Amino acid sequence: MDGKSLSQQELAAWVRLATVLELLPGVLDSQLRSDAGLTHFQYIVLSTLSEAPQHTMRMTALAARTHATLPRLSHVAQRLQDLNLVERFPCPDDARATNIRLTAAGLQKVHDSAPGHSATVRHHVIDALTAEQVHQLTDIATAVLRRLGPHGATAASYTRYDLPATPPG
Amino acid sequence: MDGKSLSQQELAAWVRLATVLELLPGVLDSQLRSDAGLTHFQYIVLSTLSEAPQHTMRMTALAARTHATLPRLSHVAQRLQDLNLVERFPCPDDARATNIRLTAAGLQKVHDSAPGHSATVRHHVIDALTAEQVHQLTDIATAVLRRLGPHGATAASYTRYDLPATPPG
DNA sequence: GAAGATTAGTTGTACCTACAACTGAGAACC
DNA sequence: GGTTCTCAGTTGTAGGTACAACTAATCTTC
Repeated sequence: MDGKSLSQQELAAWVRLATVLELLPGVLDSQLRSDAGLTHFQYIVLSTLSEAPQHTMRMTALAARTHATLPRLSHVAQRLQDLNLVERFPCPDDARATNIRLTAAGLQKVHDSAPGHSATVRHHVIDALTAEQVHQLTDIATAVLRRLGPHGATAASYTRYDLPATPPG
Repeated sequence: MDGKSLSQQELAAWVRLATVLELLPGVLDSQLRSDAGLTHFQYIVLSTLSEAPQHTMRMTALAARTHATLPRLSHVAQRLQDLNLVERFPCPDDARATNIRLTAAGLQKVHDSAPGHSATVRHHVIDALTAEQVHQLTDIATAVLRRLGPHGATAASYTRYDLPATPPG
């Protein structure tokens, strides 16, 4: 690593990004909690399942898709199961594996809460930016994700919204 | 709010930003935890105090500066006090208020852990970007912060790194 | 085909955070 | 000058997350 400390411009960018990191998750959580009784991460889990065939995925695949560790997902799945939003059952192909599936109530919950969540994202992020900035943000976040180790790079790479291949050179 | 859902480009930007939100805090926390035994937020608290006159601030002022709620800061201060990194004492000017001050050990801890933290920020964020992108990121984060309610706008506005005034119109 | 290594997932524990309830000190108002 | 309101901070509790330890099934290798 190069020990050089951050310049004025770099520090300004970092301080603002760190502030966004501190505040934005709270805004998302609190909108979803008050409107739907879900955390943002729980919403992501349900929403990801809702896009899967049969509304069913293997725990490991879901963990990778949502960038969660398996223990974390396991705890969250337990909680969502207690709320009757998902159910788990052994995978017929591999006795080690567990499948997790959205219940009817879970699917309904996604449909009910999606518009409010979208509106929050739009209001706090997208509508704050110009179209050009939206494009710049995509590139910037993509560049950062490439540095965030296997989870950021590889996990993001097999998401529906693929990162473009690393340019040669 | 306008109910329009997100376009392809908007969704791409949001998915990537959400992924950064999910992964970056973990990277910061885990570097600081393994190298210094601190969470990122604890580091911010110590670091903010280290820049204050007498290494002392009122709890409320520190909470605003670090974008934390008072209960959150109070718990964290308790923990840092148990670790002998800070101390608290009643404010002489206002018997309701509490001052929090960095101990010698706390100051040492900031000095010891700052370079590693800086290097992590540089490696995962700054060095991933071009100089122009650093500038774009500053503008983008500033724009988002303006939408993040009183905490984002006002709290950020009396930070050392002020947001530029909202342009007229 | 048995021993060891790897993979999938759960569970336990400790810590962190949000939210609500609470204490106690100033301010405002009359 | 006492009642009420607001402000500063702490505490209790419930839920979320990380990390490590664990169980059980599959793969590997000979």
